[in-house]
Amino acid sequence: MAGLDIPRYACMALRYAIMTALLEDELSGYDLARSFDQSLGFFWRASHQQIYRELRGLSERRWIVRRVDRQRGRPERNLYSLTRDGRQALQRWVLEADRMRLQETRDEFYIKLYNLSADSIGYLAERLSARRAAMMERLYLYERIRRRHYQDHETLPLRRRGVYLALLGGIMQGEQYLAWCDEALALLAASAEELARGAAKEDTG
Amino acid sequence: MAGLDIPRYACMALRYAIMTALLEDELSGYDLARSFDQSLGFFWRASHQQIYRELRGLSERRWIVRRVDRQRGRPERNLYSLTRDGRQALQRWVLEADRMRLQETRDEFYIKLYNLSADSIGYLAERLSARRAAMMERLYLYERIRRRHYQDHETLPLRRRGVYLALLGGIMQGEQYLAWCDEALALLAASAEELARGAAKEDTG
DNA sequence: GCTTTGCATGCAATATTTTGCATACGTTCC
DNA sequence: GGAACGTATGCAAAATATTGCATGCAAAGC
Repeated sequence: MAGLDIPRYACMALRYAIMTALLEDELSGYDLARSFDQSLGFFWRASHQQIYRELRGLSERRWIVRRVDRQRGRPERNLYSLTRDGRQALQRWVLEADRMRLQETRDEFYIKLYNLSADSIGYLAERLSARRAAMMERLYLYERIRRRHYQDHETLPLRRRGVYLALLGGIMQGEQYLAWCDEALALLAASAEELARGAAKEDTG
Repeated sequence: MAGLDIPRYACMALRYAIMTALLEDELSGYDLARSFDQSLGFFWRASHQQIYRELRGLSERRWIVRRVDRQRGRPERNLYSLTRDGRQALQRWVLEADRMRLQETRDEFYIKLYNLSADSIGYLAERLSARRAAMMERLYLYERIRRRHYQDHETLPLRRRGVYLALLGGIMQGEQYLAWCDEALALLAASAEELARGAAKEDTG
C-alpha cells in the first residue's frame, strides 16, 4: 500500500504542467512526453520517466483518471484526463503564492565563458555558433506556431491569450539570444584575431 | 573511509562554478555563497548548503585546499583555493563536450499563464509586476557592475572579456524580459477591462 | 539587558532531475 | 529476412537541489 512516496510539499511545478497539458485533451504518457517537446516543454522540460512517475502520483491523488485504450496490434495506451478535483487543485495552485525565481539562466556555458582563454576561445566560439543555430531552429518553430494559432491575438479567448503570452516570451527571448550570440561571436572572433597577431593580452592584469 | 559519495559522473556544473570563482581569489564558503548572489550566481544559483557540500567534495579530490583563518573574536573561517590539479580539471571541463541545453526558461509562471482565466488574471498581473520590478533592480545591479568593471571592454584581458560577455548576456536578457513584461501587462490589462465590460469571451471556443 | 542582524558553518530529510537500463510490438527500409 | 526506427511503458540508481533546522559568536540598536 502507498508504496509510492507522495511528497508533502506542494511545489512540484511539473505536476501542474502535466495537468495543464491535460486541460483540453486526454493524453497518454507518450503523448505528454512528445507535447512537452513542443509547447509547455519550452518552459518546463521533462523526461518521459518523470512524466510517467507523475502520472502515477496524480492518479493516486485522483487528480487524473486513467482510461486504457486497447489498439489492435499495438501495445495498449494509458490515456489520462483531469478529474474535477484535479481541475480544482490546478486552479488553486495557479492562485497560490508563487515563488518568484527571477529568470534564472542556468547554463553551463556562461560558467565556461568565465574561463575564457586562448585555449578555449575556438571551442567556445564553435559551441556558441551551435547554440545560435539551434535557437534559430527553435525560433522558426515558435514562429510557425504563432502563425498558425496566434496570428490575431486580440480575438483569442482568455486562456489562449495566456498561452500566447508565454509563446511571445519564448520568441522575444529567442530573438534576444540570437542578438547576444552575434555580439559574443564578434567579440570572440576579434579576440582570436588579436591573439593570432600576437597582440593579445593573455590573462595578466 | 570515503564516507562521502564521490559521484562518478562528470557533469556537476556547480562544482566547476565554484572553482571558477576560486580562480582569482581565496574564498570561504560564506564568501562563495554571497558572491554567488552577485556574479556567477546569476547564471548558476546555489544555496550555501550546496556550496559547503561541494567544497568538501572538492577538497577530497584535492582540487582545492583549505586554509583555516583564525580571526580574533569571530568564529574561524575556512578559506579555499584552487590547486594545480583543480586548475587543470577546470580547464579540461571547459574544453569538454558541452551538453547544449538551449536556454531553458524554467519558470512556473509560464505554466500559470497557460491557465489564464478570469479568476487568475488579476493575481497573475500583480505577480508579473513584481517580477518586472525585481528584474529592474537586477538590471540596475548589472549596469553598475558593467560601469565599474567593464566600461571599455575592448581593452580587457581575455578572460575578463568572457566574463563581460556573460554579463552582457544577462543585461540583454533582462532588458528583453522587461519589454516582455510590458507587453504582457498591457494585454492582461486590456483583457481585464474587456471582462469588466462584460465583453469578454471566457474560455469557450 | 534584550533583540535583531550579520558572520560562519553545517546536518538530515525531502524533493527533483537525470542516467542507464529494460521490455515489447509493428512498420519500414534495405 | 534482418536491422533500424517509432510507439509505448516502466524500474532503479545516482546526481542534484531545496527545505528546515541547528549552532555559536559579535556588533549594533533600543
